[in-house]
Amino acid sequence: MAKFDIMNHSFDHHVLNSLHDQELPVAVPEEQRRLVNEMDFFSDKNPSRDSRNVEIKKESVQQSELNVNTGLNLLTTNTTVSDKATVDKGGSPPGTDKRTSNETELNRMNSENQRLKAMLNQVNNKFYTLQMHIVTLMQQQKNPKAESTEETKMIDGDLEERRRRNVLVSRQFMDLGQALISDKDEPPQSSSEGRNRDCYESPHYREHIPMAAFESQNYGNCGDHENPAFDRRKTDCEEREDSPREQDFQEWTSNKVPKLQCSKDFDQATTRKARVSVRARSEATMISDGCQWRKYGQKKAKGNPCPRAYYRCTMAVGCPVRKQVQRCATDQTTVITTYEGQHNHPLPPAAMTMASTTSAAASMLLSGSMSSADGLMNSNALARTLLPCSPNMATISASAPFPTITLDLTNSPNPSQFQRPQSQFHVPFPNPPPTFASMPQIFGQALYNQSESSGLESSQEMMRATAAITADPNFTAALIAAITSIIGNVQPERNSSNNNTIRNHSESKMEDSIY
DNA sequence: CGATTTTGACCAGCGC
DNA sequence: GCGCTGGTCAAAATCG
Repeated sequence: MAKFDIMNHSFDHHVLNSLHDQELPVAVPEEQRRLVNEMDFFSDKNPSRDSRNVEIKKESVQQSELNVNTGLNLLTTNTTVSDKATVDKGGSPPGTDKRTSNETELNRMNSENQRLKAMLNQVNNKFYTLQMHIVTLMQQQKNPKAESTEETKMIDGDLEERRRRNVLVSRQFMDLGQALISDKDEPPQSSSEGRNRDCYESPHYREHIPMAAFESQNYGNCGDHENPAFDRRKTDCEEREDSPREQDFQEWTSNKVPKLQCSKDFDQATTRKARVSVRARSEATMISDGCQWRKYGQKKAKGNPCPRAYYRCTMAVGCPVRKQVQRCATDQTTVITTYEGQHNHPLPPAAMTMASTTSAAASMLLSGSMSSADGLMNSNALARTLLPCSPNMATISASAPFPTITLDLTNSPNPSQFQRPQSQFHVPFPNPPPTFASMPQIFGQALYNQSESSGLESSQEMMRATAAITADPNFTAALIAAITSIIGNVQPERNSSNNNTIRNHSESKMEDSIY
């Protein structure tokens, strides 16, 4: 356990660093109009954050680390650029040429800044993936007795798989395409055992890894890839303008019902697209996830007096991501946001957390379904593994039309459940809330429990559940990031008024129409 | 005037 | 086959 604590120590540090990376003042274009009446879960301007000075200091520290690690002398703040520009301007003659030169220089530095920021994110992503890998390996070494068991063989297999996938995962900057991969265009698999691995290991799988945003370098482009998923998007992108409505509809329909035929029950369990639902208390219209959405419909759902609003991502043409926002019927202070699909474009840092969370959760959900010979695994068991301290925090529904994982953030875990002194954690954030520091422990404990807990030890199902989770390092990371962002930065009931201080027309209009 | 929202209509899936 | 429901479309309305 001590070993694991040590790992958690650094785990916390890097998870939080990773979180913090998303707060770096990247020059995200301001044209990404934000719905300011949203419950701003992932805002990088959250007023609840403590003093900016501390953050700046933290950035400096992290910057130093990064410079050491990468050898890059990154310009991580726009302030640096603008300061330099100011100095240049102040010391230069008022000539137009000089000003143009300064502006050119400023533009150049800005673009370089953006590029380096992207690299920084990528490096951190890779670093974190490796870190998770190490944690898992050490976990593996810690439980040698389990190595002879069949279940552990499966986990070993997953580790092997993950080793191979590490390269791939590290290439996935923003588009965590595993769910996409696993739920689309997979070759038929007759064997139910190990089919998940087979699917991942197959050349087909490797051929169809979604290209990372950095490889394409075509922000906003529909992509020029061999990946059928991208091809589909490309087609969608290119033909949207002139294709008949029927075809468009069928594209989306086929997207929703991918052809996946590993086996009959497998087919039933996985051909439906995974959804990630987030429940949170908020008086605001909807939570802010950093993405840009356009409302395309509203419908009154059965059994709920509150209408459901349908949004699609408009950050890139042809982005297949949709989300539904609806108030809970029983508790109208709760907003339920359901995400579906994978972004086919790079996301701003503020959007990465939620996107990664939903993507990884969907991936976990689908890989979990695939790894169970009985189809979908016991959802409650998986939820308990995910969040043993708060079994109601994550629930998985296999009975819904689409497999859905629900992250219930309306009740934060009880800090008293975690006896660990806070000083044991290296928390670079100022005044972290207790739950903030505890979150990584939740997952660490969940993984540790997989072999220690008597309740789980004998359960092959739980081993499968754990394997599914460990096979997806992104999930825990992203989930931690998202939940800690929310718990750490937002007190919905208290902050809702703050978040609502600025309202624009569309929000109030939408709020009026929905609520 | 372009972008976005609204809203009624349409379509597919599902259960009976 | 029929009705119900969820999801989407697209013309009209609205806004900045």
